[in-house]
Amino acid sequence: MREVMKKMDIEMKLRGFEDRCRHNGLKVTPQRTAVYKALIGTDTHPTAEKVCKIVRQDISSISLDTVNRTLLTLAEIGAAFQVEGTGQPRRFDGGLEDHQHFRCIKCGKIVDFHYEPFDNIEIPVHLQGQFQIMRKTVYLEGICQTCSATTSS
Amino acid sequence: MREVMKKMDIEMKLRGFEDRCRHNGLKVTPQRTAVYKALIGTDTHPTAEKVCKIVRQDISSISLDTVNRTLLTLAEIGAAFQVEGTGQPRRFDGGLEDHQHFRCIKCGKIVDFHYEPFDNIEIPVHLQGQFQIMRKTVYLEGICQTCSATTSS
DNA sequence: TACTATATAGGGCTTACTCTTATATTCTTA
DNA sequence: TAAGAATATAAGAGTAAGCCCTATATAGTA
Ligand SMILES: [Mn+2]
Ligand SMILES: [Mn+2]
Ligand SMILES: [Zn+2]
Ligand SMILES: [Zn+2]
Repeated sequence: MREVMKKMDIEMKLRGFEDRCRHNGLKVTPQRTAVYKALIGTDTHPTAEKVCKIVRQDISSISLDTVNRTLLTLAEIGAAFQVEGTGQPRRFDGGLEDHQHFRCIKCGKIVDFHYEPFDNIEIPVHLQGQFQIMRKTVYLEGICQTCSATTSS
Repeated sequence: MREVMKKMDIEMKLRGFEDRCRHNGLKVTPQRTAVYKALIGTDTHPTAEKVCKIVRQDISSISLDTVNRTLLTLAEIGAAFQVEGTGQPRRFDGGLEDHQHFRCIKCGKIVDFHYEPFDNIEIPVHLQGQFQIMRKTVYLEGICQTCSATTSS
C-alpha cells in the first residue's frame, strides 16, 4: 500500500539524516529533525517562512531564525540544497535525486520534472578540470499554464 | 582589427536597444542607455550596485534606484535577464545568446561557458505543452579553482 | 548524574530592494 | 521649434529577508 511505503521511506530518510548529523558532529535536535521532515514532506520548494509555519504545527515555539539556520545547515551537510532561481526569499529542496526545475516568472512556482536526457547529462572533461562540480541541473524559466490562462484576458 | 569590430558590435546593439525601447513605449534616456551599455560591456553578471558604479563614471548623479529599476526594465523587454542562482544581491546578464553558467558557492563568481550539447538542448514536447518556456540553461554549481586552491591549506 | 559543547529563542541590526513624490526629461504635435 | 502630456529620475523613507548577539536550554558523554 502506498501510505505504508511512504512511511517506511520517511523513516529511512530520517535514519539517514541522523547519521549524517552525527558524521558531521552535529547534534540531533527536535528542531533539526522537524525542519528536515517538513522539507522532505513537500515538493513545493518552500521558503524558510513556509517551513517555519509547517514545523510550528509540531514545535510551536521554534524561531524563524532557527529554521533559517537549520536550512542552511542542511545544505552544508548535503541533506538539501538551495534552489537556483531569481526570487527574493530563498527557497529550499530536499529532493536529492537528479531532477530539473521549471520556474514561473509570474507566480514564482517551481515545478519538478524529469526527462531522461536532462537527468543524465554528462559534464564535459574540460569543465571537470576547471571546476569541482557539486550540482548540475537544467533550469527552465517561463510562464505556467495557470498564469497563461489568467493573463490572456 | 578587434577593437573596431567591438565598437561596431556595440553600436549595433545600442541601435537595437533603442528600437526595443521604442517598440515597448519606453523613452530612450541617457540613464537607460548607460545601464544597458554597462551591462553588455561585462561578462561578470554584475549586481545593481556594481552596474551603478560603472555608470557613475559617465553619469555621476544616477541613483541606485534608477539602476535597479532600469535593470528590471531591461529584463522585462528582453534586453537582459536576471541570472539564476542563489545569492542575495540579484545579478544580471546582458548576453542573450544561448550559454551556460557555473557558479562558485564559495566566492559567488558566475562563469559563462559554452558546450554544444548544452547550448542545443531541445525542450521535450510534453513540457512545451505544459509551460510557455522563455529561457533554458544548464546550471552548474560547485567550487572554482581559485577557491579550491585557497581552501586546501 | 553531571559536565561540556553545541543549539535555540528572541530581539536588534544590516542590507537589498521597493515605494513615494517632487522635479526633470523625452517625445509628440501644432 | 515651442509647448504640452506622458514618462523617467533622484532622493529619501519604508519594508522584508535574513544575519548577529547573547542568555538560556539541551544533547551527547563519561
Ligand atoms: Mn526540486
Ligand atoms: Mn552569462
Ligand atoms: Zn505561474
Ligand atoms: Zn570561487
